[in-house]
Amino acid sequence: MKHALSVTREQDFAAWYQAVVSEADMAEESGVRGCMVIRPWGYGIWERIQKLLDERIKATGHENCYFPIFIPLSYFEKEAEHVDGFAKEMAVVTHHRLIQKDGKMVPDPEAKLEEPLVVRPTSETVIGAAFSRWVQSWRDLPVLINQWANVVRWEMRTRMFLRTSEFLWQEGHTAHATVDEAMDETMKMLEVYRSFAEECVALPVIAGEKPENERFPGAVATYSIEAMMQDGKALQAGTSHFLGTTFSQAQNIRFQNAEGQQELAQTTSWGMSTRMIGGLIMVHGDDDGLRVPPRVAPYQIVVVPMLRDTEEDAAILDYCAALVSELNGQDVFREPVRALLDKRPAKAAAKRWGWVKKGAPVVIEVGGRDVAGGNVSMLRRDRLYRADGKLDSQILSRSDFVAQATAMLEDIQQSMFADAHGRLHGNVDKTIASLDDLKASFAGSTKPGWALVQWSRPTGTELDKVVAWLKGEKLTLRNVPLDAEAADGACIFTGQAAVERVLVGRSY
RNA sequence: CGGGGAGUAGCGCAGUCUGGUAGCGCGCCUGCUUUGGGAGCAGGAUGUCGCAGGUUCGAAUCCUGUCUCCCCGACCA
Repeated sequence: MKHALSVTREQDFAAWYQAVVSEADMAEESGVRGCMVIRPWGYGIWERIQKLLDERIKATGHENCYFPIFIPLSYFEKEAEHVDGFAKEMAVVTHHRLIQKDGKMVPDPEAKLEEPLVVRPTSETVIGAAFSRWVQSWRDLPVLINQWANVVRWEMRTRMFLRTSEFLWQEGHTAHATVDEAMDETMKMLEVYRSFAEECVALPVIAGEKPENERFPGAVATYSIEAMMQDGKALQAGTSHFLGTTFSQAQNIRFQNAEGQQELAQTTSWGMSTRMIGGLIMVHGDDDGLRVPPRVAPYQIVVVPMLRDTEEDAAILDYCAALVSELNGQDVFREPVRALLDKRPAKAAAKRWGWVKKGAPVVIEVGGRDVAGGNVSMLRRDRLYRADGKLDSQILSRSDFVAQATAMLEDIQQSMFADAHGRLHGNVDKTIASLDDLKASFAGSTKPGWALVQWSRPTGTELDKVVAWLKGEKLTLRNVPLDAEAADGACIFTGQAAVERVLVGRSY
């Protein structure tokens, strides 16, 4: 069968991923190490993610704001663990002027900053400083804010969307009077991420607590949602941290409680990034390119007129324009349908394959014959081929299609989730009872999936040993699923009584 | 940041060993033919050979430096 991409997932998953990013016009290199140009189709998906996630963030009582991209170096020095976590990957601004020297522009030694500024890798410190000004009384709590921003982490190895030096995200930051409230917030936002990923991006995930070694620098507890890519690897697609008083201490976020005593606030932070788009690609993409779930597709239905440079063209275009306008007048997922008329002067076949590679959920083609018969020719991106390997292009009457369109989009969303859900839950091995089992489960397999194993939740050096052993097998601890069954056996790592179950897998 | 590979037309590549002034396929433009499934034929345009130095009468080719990308490790959303 001929596919739109020259490399298949089976042949070379990493090369396939890059082919999708470039063939679907999502992003391209920028000339700056690890940074990408996000093109309209990729950015359009991000805008959809922003819109739908932003609604959910606001619906849970948070307000948006914006903090500066530059953070005084001294802010970072206040929290040792945080410094350790980020020091190695920080971009630093040291000058504020260039001068010409030997025909080249160089930083002016006279314009050296008194105190260097770091480009934010995350904003706990600067937001903590603001919180310390905003919070004085228990009546000022909770503070519930979010910002949409870019952040920079000078990564050693980068991959489009999955790990870039600069990336886009939202970071929520909250301060609370009590541990319970802050923990409730942490779990609430984890659930927002879970439901958003599953309902909007059709990305099934497992929500759970990260083991100690995977915690955010400075966090008391870190939670994540983990998604399974088609090669079986795990991708952390969102995180929520309970920070306790780590940043309250460092930034002096204190309030006077009802009894008149000074108390440190309990803070949280949580984020989801453009990495989600990488997850979308690796969960939903196929050998013909991307497949975008309708809720996050910039365009859900693309209408391609088959123009032939004849007088008939005008009638075809009118027919298509009326169709698009009628579709856009309908609602789906409680929003107006997003249909596009692609009237670019390119060949219909080239445009069709372009939209297939971009993953538009439904592509409609309209030629003179359709206009005459009152029909449309329809391709569903989630069911592209018939059993005989030919494109499953279906002729429908225009009115039938219009009547079915929104239900079809819902069905595509649902079936994409169901496919991915089946793949995730069908590939978690729950039968592992020993390290040998674990080894065997991942041996020689290109699509190994994950293992859910019982463990005693070791800490410190005992945990280090476990992590080191896993590393030898190229495995990592993902998270302790919130909804896993209780432990009832021995820890496969320590032999002690298990206290919970932890997910193990290869990861991005 | 270590090991490996690579940067030549929009994309994919050959040419580099053995220095002599730029090539192929696809795409693009024009024309004609074709027209319901990535059309055919003919003609045409596009390159400071990643960048900067050096060697040389002459550099895509040799030397030095540097930037970027990919793969494998170490690090991480």
